[in-house]
Amino acid sequence: MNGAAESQVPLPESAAAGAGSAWEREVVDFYIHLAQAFSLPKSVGAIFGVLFASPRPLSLDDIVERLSISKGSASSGLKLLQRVGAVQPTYEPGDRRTRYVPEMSIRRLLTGLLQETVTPHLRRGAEQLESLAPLLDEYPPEERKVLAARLRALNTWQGKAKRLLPFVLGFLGRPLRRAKAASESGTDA
Amino acid sequence: MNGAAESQVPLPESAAAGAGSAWEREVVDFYIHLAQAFSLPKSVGAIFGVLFASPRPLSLDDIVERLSISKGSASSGLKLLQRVGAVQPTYEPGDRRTRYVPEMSIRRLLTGLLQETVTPHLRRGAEQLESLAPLLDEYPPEERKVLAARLRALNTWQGKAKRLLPFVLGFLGRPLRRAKAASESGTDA
DNA sequence: AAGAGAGTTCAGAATTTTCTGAACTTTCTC
DNA sequence: GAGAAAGTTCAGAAAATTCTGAACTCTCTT
Repeated sequence: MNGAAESQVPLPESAAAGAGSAWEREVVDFYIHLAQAFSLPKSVGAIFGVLFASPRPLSLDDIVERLSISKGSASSGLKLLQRVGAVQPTYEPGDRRTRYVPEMSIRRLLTGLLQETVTPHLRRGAEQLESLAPLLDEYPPEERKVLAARLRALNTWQGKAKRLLPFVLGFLGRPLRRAKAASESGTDA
Repeated sequence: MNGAAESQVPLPESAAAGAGSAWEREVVDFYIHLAQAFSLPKSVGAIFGVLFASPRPLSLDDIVERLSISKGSASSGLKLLQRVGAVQPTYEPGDRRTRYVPEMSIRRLLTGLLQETVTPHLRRGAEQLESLAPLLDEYPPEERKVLAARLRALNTWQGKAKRLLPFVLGFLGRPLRRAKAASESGTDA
């Protein structure tokens, strides 16, 4: 695949714990499943996982190597993750390659994800609802009554959906009550 | 069967407003898009839409006819919708075919949907997390510190996710404050 | 008990999504 | 400026998902 290892250095990190470690495999596996719960491509979950599993930022080539995926996949996966704010690029002076760190705040993670996937669809729907009421005029009164109630329900849903996101984000922003102190240190916004 | 059905009645509803009406098309279109926001098959959205658009319960064959999809699609789509509680079968005495009505409570809709899609994945994740901590022993202290913090964050997320669903459902259960009275009538649980 | 109606199942077709690999752009180094 | 390193893009391949249609089961009717 890639023109690997010019020198004979076997592995870039401590052999037991670096790339390909059990820890890395498990974490990657975990995020692959999580990604599928959100119907995102497996590769996207894997990329986030490998970043999450690494104590140091990784470059695109690191990711390609560790996951054995193509540069194309890695590039577009990273682009998606950046767009939803799930990873951030870091630029170290004197290094040409961009390295990436995973976002650790669940609040920001969810915000970006929902913003990307659900919100645009909801927006579209809101406009459409306006134009629906007049179409009921064709129906006989009895049926129109039933359908008008449904249309009202639809508007109610729309209203609730709009208020739901801020509500959820508020919830995620608060610290867990009754959690052991250790669980909180600097891991969330 | 009831003797009325076999006669030569051209359409089961008033021609202008029944199957194929503008109202039906718009509603179906709306739910097709909504389905895609949840990454469900378009046909599933269309089936829910056609039920939502109809003032009376529809049978599998009604759906097949109005959406021009195969019986197989309709059958499995209905099955999925029933499983998540988005439609309910109705059995009228003296009629052999099952007819379906859409669920109108957004609370129940979302409960079922999340139960079906997200919850099993979260469950799976919880077990896996337990076994992760020991794998960090291989890492040098400096790196282990970073990764241990991430593992704690992961546990925090898990905890929040667990509490989030009931919280959301609570929100959806309450009536909208400051909404005009008309928006509320009997449309939600 | 034969036949019709209602609905399910599932193998393969059609469609959509995801991934690869090679060509390309841009930026840095010598 | 030539060459190399880093990263993007995109056409086509591969994989996954969804849909169809025909065969099948079950139940009710006569």
